Amino acid sequence: MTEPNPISYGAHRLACPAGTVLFRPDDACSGFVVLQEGSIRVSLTSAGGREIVLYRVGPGEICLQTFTCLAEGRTYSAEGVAETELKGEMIPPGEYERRMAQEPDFRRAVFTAVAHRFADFEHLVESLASASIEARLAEALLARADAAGGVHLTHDALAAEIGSAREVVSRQLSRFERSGIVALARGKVTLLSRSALGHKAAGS
Amino acid sequence: MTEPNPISYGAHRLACPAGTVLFRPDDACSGFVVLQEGSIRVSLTSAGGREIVLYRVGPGEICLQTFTCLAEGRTYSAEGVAETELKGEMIPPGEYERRMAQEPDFRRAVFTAVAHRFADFEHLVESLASASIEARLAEALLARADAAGGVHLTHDALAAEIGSAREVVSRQLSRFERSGIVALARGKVTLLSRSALGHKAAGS
DNA sequence: TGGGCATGGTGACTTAGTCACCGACGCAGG
DNA sequence: CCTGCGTCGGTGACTAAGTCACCATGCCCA
Repeated sequence: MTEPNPISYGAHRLACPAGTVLFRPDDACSGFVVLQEGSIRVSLTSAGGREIVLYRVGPGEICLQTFTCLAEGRTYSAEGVAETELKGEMIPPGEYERRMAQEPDFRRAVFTAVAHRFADFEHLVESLASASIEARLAEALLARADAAGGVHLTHDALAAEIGSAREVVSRQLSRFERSGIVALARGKVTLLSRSALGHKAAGS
Repeated sequence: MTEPNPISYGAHRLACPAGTVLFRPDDACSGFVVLQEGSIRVSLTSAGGREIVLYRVGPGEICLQTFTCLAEGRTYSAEGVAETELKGEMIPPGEYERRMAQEPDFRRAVFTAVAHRFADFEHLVESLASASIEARLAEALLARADAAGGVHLTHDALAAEIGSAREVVSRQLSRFERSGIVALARGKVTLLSRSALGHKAAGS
């Protein structure tokens, strides 16, 4: 199940290509990651096969899963995948403990990051509990569009972003397309009106 | 909007009756609470009026909201209500900072609690994203039943526990009643078969 | 060039959420 | 004791979302 991890260590350096699975549910935590470049997608897959993206880790952010595992000495409960090539540092558990104890700046940075993450989680819970699919999808499209308005994700991937099903996303995208808000192509959505999507995301 | 807070301080002592609103969205955080006795219910209410209970704080646990506010110097985004009479300590922000810096045991306790809280959150997200109402309600009933199998909550309150609507809860409870799993009375549900509910909660 | 996989479109159905409304209970104030 | 009002719960009718089954198309590459 768990093939050798292609992460390379060079005196705590971490570098790995896009697509690398950094951790899976039940893996033990091998250290605290400090990203300098790249993005990690952390997602949860339920028994029924429904996947939902919890958050992404970028430079200057922390992986909450990792924090949790280190603090409680437990295994991971979610999956972490490198979305792009990664560069950063891997701080082994012992070293992490030491720095938390001795470096107020490091500690403060971790706290702030944890607090920030928590705010994201709250937003996710609120969305799941009460926002319409239309609003959640509009928000996800805006969040993941590049400068030119291109969103390079399959309907399946978009469904995971909002914790819904592929068919539901397909149908909603069709409605957006019929309204002239987006253009659809295989593996790609192009935003034609960010303002209209913003409106939908806010729930109107 | 915000009447004077009936929490009484006596050299950092905290004591207040059941029903006290400890904080609301946009309140500033006045300190870190360490509970000795009682339970605080923390919930979010979305724009549409849908309420969802995020978690409860009991003795030995921490309020993640409070941690977040202190770490980032922000205001609360959720509401906290005393479910029972509360007894504990209120640690002012400055003192909290000092103890985090100087007392490894205190720091470790806070970390562990934060980590624990996050695990709860993950479970909540997973439930919202993929569990059926039947399963979520069964789980909530089991979690909130007293030793005799009594759950003293209105259908409205149960709906908030699982982030759904009152009518949906009413109908599901009727189905449970018709199956002989629970008995219904005004403001109360009595569990007749915990094992059947456990089965439903696990999704079968 | 022709499988085979990934992607996505669609109909038919089930489950969940919403809206509107009503009735039943329970507790004051007369 | 009755009355009135607020809370609580039940229900029909509808909309939104999720599921299941299946098929069509594009695309990669053997």
